Amino acid sequence: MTADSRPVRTRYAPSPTGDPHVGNIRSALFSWAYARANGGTFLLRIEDTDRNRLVETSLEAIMESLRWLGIDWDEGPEIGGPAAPHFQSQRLPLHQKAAAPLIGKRPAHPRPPRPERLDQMRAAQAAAKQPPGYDGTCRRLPREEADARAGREPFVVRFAMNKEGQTVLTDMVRGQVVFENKLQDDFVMLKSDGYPTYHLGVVVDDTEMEITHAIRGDEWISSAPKHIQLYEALGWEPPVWAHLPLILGPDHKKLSKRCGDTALHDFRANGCLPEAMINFLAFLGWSLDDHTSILSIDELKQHFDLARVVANPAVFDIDRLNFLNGHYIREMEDARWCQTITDWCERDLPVSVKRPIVPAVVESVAPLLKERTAKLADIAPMVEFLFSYDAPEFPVEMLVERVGDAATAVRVLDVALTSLDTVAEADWAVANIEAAIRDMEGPLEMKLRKFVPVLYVAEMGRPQGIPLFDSIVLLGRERALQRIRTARLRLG
RNA sequence: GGCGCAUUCGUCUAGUGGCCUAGGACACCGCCCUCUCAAGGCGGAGAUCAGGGGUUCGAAUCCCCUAUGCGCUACCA
Repeated sequence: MTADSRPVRTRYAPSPTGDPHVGNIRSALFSWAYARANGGTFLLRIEDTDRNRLVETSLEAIMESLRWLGIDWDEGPEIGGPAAPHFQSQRLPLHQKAAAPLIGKRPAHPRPPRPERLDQMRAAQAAAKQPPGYDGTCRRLPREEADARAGREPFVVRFAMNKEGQTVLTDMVRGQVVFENKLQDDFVMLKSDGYPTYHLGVVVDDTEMEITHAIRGDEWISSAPKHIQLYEALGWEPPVWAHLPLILGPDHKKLSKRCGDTALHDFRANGCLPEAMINFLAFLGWSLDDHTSILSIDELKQHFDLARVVANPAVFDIDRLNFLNGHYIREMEDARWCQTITDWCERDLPVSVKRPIVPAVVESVAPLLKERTAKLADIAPMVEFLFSYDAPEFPVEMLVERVGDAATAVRVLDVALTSLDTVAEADWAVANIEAAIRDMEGPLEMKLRKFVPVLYVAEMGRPQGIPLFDSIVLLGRERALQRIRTARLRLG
């Protein structure tokens, strides 16, 4: 039974060496979505065989990122499953057992050529403009001598690649890719510490876990011949391959830890919504049709198809992410939006602001905030002025900037004070405030739009934000008037 | 250096030989709306389909060459 006729099983197999970035997670998303779209199973496997690069917090970061996005795994850490364990480091017997028969008919290389020797060899190859690769010295060693040396020295086990002919990869994204076997390298499959390298690890574990579709980043395509030949040597059925296009940073280079803050948790910390991230990632290398650009996670689960994955790398476009985030904020239902505002206020507002955040205030700003928020981290600065008696601090020049000179600003504040003072406490509502402020046009001989920035600054400490009339109502008569007096005082 | 992959508006993409004088979205610009900022509505600009050769009545779509970009080239994944 070939891989494409069995029930679909896909996996995401990160190595726990740091926080996952959007590139890794996009691979997870596509694997997951493909399984979901085909009624298959999605598993999470942790490839922790590089004991030197392990990062303690990484496993939790990976799982937390997936959970946040709603990418649920059917088998894996914390869930278990028939193919457990899901940590590669706990599967060593499986890897060694698989490698054993290979050592019989294909020579083990008993001693690691000393690192210096390998370095020299590579330097010489580069200088001679020859293809790089292990020179196979130990491959020619007689079996007895190899075994003897293995008994007393540390050693690695390399896989003896077939050097004749070609290895052909059939890939769902790229079609057929042909590799010349004579250029292939005898790669290490078991390291001297007994752990498998990635190459042995994936092949053994994907097989054991009955993975039908190996979906991974394009950086792996050069290694595909190694894996294909391993499957052949082991007599195992390979999965269907799909190499996803890389995601490039703004510098058009492959995303990495050092290239921008593309760690998923940074986006979350800045107030990105999971549905925006999913929607964004889904269209990096894939499309539904010729016109859809907004897609829910449920629609993705239903319609995702590897056949529509494109082959060319995609540049990460932060503008689009922000747009999508704003879109999903505007679509959010009110209760959740209020809760979101509360959460982010609790998190971001100065410690001087009393907790818990007053629900009534949140409810009244919520609609005003909705269409003005692109990232959730924008929320607190916009509403901070509502939570203190005095306006947040601001430079005095800000009062003057939009009207030209201090004298004009003073006049605006004076007239505002008089005008607003005529509105009684009981009448303190948007319509009356608006009327009072519009009435200022006469005495000031200025258009509303011209003088209004002064009042924004006086009330909110910033020249723009949620609407003025509403803000003044929310502040209440006393605070609103007091802030105008304070601003007036600051202008001398 | 070797090998591999890729190349359609600034960006993500639609496109699988005639529906393409190339469609959508973000970004950009303008107008409308408007108490600021947004959001929203309407409109605009933006791609000789990397370049050059073929094949064909006809090519963004098929073939070849070139260029450029990226990836890999570890006892890392």
